[in-house]
Amino acid sequence: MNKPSRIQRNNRAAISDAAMQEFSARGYHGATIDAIAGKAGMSKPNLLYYFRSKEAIYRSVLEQIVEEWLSPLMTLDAKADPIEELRRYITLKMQMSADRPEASRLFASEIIAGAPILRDFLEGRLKTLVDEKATILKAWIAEGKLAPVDPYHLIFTIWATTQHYADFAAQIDAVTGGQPQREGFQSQATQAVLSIILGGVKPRG
Amino acid sequence: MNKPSRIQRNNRAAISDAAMQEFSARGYHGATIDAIAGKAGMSKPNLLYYFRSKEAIYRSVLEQIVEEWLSPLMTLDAKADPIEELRRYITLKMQMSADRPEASRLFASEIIAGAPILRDFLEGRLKTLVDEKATILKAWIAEGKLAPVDPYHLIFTIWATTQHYADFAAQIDAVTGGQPQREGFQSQATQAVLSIILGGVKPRG
DNA sequence: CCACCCTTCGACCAATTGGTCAAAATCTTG
DNA sequence: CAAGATTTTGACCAATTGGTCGAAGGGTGG
Repeated sequence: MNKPSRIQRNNRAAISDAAMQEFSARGYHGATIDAIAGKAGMSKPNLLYYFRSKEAIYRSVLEQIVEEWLSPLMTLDAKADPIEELRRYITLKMQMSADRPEASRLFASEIIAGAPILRDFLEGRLKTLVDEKATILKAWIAEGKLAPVDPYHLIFTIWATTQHYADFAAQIDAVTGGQPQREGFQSQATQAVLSIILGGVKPRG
Repeated sequence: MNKPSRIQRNNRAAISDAAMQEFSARGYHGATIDAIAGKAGMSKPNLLYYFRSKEAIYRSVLEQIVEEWLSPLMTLDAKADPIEELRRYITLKMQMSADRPEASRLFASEIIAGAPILRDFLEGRLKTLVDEKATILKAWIAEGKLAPVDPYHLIFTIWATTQHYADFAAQIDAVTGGQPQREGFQSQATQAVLSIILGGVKPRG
């Protein structure tokens, strides 16, 4: 296996970008190799020269997303201040939803479909990581630094809320009359989410 | 237009049920008329005798969902106790996620895809209703009965969190090692969500 | 029991689409 | 610059699938 040439890296990257958009907007079955190739600026057979099959592209894109997905949670630090750590984590996830909404939506589609490709990842690396961080949360609660809340449900609540701004962007856009386009919406949303969730986990005096 | 016969009602209902499952599990493009017809216990041409096209089935199923979707929010009562009203609303939405997860997932798929069919509904009836309820929330905040939180983001947070348990069931199942199957999971989840969100909106003494 | 209408379906069609192949074009390197 | 390797594509194939059609089956009122 030789190292990939510049042209290989470029083309694979272009295909990945195009595939992310197509899969995210139309779903696995709705996306076509032709459309992805077109968006990536090449012919269909040429795309299939770089990826064995449609499913291979899909797997490849999902793999990238999964890596981005894990990293923010990994940095949750047991030794730091609990509320500040959660604030940082929530802010980071809100940022990711704003910056790469298609990635979030593609991930969501895969899970909604029953995670046929990602099941192993979810039951393996992700579960391990969540178990680990749940232990940290439990310790914080035991020390009285967080209100007593099931740590798994707290994590789910954070995921749900932050990813909602990417996954349901169409709904938010419609209901607010296009607010997300306005300057400042992102930080307002983050403030509101922080206020609700952090308010809900701060220990009551 | 005559009133539908018993056989018409039965078949239409069977088709709707089957379509809900198929569309929810495989997405619009992944579902096939053949599979829906099979699950509904009839042949493809027979199904097309009851619904003009694939899209007609899809629209019909979405319409049903939309009605179920609106009703819980409509009952939010300005005269009742704010915290109790929110508790009731959240509990009801958690119940719906547990009872009809496929409906929630199908709705989510449609929104993720950019709401091509539901855009009018979102910008119309839903926006009107949300605006109305946001006004109630604002009044509660002005009276000091709720912490000062943007009412739209509060509603989004509730939707996000409650629907997450249906939409991301595969992920929750994998990460918790099958907890959702266990007796009591549903009420634990509801308790945790109530505790976080209500804790986050109770005015601080 | 007949005539009519509603229901059901086998056979078929056309369009889409994932994937193959061999040949042409382009690039790299000695 | 020549030779080999890499990249690109037009033409094509087979399977899937949304949808049509005409004929057969079945229930019902007269």
